[in-house]
Amino acid sequence: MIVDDRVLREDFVPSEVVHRHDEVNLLSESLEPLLYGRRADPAFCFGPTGVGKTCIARYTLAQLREQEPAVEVAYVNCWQEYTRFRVLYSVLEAVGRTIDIHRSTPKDELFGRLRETDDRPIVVILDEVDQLEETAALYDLHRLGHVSLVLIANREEELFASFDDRVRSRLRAGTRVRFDRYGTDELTAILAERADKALEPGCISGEQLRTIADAASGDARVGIGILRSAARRATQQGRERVTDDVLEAAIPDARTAIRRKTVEGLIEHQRVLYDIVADVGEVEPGDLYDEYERRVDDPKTNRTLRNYLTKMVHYDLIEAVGERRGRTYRIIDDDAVGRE
DNA sequence: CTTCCACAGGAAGAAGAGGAAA
DNA sequence: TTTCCTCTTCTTCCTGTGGAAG
Repeated sequence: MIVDDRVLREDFVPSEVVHRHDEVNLLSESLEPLLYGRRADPAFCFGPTGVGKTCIARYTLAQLREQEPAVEVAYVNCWQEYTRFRVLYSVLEAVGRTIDIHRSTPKDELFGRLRETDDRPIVVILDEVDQLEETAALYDLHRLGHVSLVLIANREEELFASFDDRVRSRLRAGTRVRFDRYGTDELTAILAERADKALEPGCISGEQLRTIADAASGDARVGIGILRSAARRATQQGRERVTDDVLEAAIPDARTAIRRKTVEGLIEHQRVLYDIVADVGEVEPGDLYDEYERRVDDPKTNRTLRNYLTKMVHYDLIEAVGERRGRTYRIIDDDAVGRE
């Protein structure tokens, strides 16, 4: 039933975009200087999750490279690469200059190395850039004359609030590309496009695609996840096509699958914390720490737990309600996911 | 109103890891 | 091998805030 599995993966970049032509045009316009051997001003993509920011950025740069193959593109996801070192390293890796660089190479040397690679222009896409903990990396990259930046984040105000003054003033100029949530029709069209490429003809109906689009409430990532999971389930059960009950079962899958993946990425102590919050549902910090110490042999300190918790809040695994005294942590309820 | 308490989160540095150089 | 270097992670210490208790 599944003809081409790659099309349903998260990092798939389609060769045609559906419903985002204005955004593509705006972004490629801002990158135009690169065609004339000049550097482009920083470009920003803002919008909630699952609206195609990453996809459009990659797509636009793929297009650019067709016109100007000398341009190197480095894609860095700041969820994983959140230190100055890791960002610089990822960029070097993307342009193939990481030979003889190891984890204790001084950051300044990484920067120096990057400065030497100015024979070709580099476009650095920093995805989820609001997760970056050391904005010095932005400052570094901006200082390099052959590096153009494409920054992807949820909200402009929050992003700029996290910058220090030096970075903020430098990045104030630049193109903003804003992405709105997909409507059900748009998302249905996107899903139809993917289903067409990924699945055998006729194994999912337009009505079913619409159901998926509806359940995903504007989030293409979730929508595609549901489609993928429905197709897999149907295949496992040896069906010719996606039936309505298979689809029904696949809908909750997609969101929990994303969460499960994140939980698996947690280290042991973080998972204990997560489990406690999951067990209790809602818990006050003091009780949480006590319970944690009860469950673990060799407990980390309080301060470390607080770091873990903020990280987990960032990951959208748990939610912190209230500030300071009287704050509680709780599991995010699925109904609340999807609104911003 | 003042003092106390619970909590968040910044800063600095100690500990540990692992590769390079000697 | 040992020593050195720098990274990351965790801890220690500390400040600020706002509700509760006195």
